[in-house]
Amino acid sequence: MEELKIFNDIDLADILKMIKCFDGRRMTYKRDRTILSNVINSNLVGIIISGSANLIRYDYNGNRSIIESLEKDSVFGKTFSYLDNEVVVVAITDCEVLLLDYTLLMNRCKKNCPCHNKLIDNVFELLSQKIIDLNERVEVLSKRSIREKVLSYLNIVAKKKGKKSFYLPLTYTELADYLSVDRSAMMREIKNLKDEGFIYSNGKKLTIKEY
Amino acid sequence: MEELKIFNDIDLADILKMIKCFDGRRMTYKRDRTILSNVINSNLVGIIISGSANLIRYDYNGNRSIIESLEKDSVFGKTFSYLDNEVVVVAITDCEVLLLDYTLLMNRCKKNCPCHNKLIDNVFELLSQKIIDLNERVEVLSKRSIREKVLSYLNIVAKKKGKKSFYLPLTYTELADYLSVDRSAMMREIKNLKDEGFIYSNGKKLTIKEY
DNA sequence: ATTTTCTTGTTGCATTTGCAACAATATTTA
DNA sequence: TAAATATTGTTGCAAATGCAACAAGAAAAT
Repeated sequence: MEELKIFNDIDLADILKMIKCFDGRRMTYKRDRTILSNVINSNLVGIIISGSANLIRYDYNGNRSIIESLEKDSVFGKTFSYLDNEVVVVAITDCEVLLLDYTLLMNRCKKNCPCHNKLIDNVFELLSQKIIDLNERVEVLSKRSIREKVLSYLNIVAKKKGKKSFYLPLTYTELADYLSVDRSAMMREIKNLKDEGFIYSNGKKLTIKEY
Repeated sequence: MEELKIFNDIDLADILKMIKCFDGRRMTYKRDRTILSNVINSNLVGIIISGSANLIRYDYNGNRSIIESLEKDSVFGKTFSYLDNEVVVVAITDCEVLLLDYTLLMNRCKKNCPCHNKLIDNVFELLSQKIIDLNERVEVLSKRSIREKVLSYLNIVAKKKGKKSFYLPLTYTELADYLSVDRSAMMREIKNLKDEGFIYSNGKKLTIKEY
């Protein structure tokens, strides 16, 4: 628990105290289980402890779009979501989640504990990170061709992993969803990129040659 | 100044005190002027007081993408930006901006003034709103055709304005940039939507018939 | 261990989109 | 007010993309 970013620089005693204070519950969910439905109307803040989940929206004609990929340290909930209907958080691997009460978390009591202030600062950091991630997604999506979307995405992954060679953190099917393009068209374009020598790939292992 | 969301529920005396405390400067910029270049390496937080600006990125082959449209109350700066190079904030109308020192703003001093806590809460609210806006943009961009992108965007605007009839808040050229599609292709699709009776439009005045 | 389900890899074809180019309006600047 | 600049509205055409469909391989479930 103490290795979660939200509890960065806070000692265990304070962490436990605050979890109690904010009505915290540590929950476990199996793969494909719904962690939180009706995200907008809940009064919860969730933090992923382990595993991964997706924030998913189903639009009027049943298409799913992955709004966000949530992993360890990701924060989700009420304020952090969405104007529209049908937003659901679904576990994509078995995962553990800490659920806190939003109101209790945000309103500092008269005691004004330093650890609470620190906690808020940490949440702030996490939100900033989320904004960066969303901007990243916007950058990728705003590329005008599949080729550019793929390259843009791969370069972001490479930058994060710190090397030009890595394993895709998503299945190709999920990647197509993330890029919001047709999967077969994406596969075709990845093949072109291979044939033209821009990337090397073997299954999910990828190497970027140049950009 | 006191009507800015960041100063919500804080009295003027405290506002002025804090602005001094955080090394605040109220700046004015003419249309098309650069408000902040090299956003990532600055240590500033900016709040738009009036007018509007764009957070713009120029990619390697010179295409501009509008990362964010900033209006009154929008927060921008360091943490709220971007991993990549060449991010610039540009005034799109004459505008006023409050610049604050990021470090001073975020680190509460020993005095632990209530107004400072409140200010942080307000920034938090604004960041949450920004996340919502970004998710909105992602929703629009993740639509697979120009038609759906346009409809999705128009419906969001209609929802915000609370009516099916409204004036486009962007030029068509800017809208094409926002949707990340070719302008002429977008115009053609808007014409199709008109011909098929989904929307009515006369210049920048638009009415959504159905969805 | 075997069936079932999901993912990957491919292709032909119809449709959509981007590009280039230009005229007609608006809007801004001098 | 005239000239300069930017936006809107259009089109033909080439290129990119989505769709449908299917086979092969991998992973999960029984």
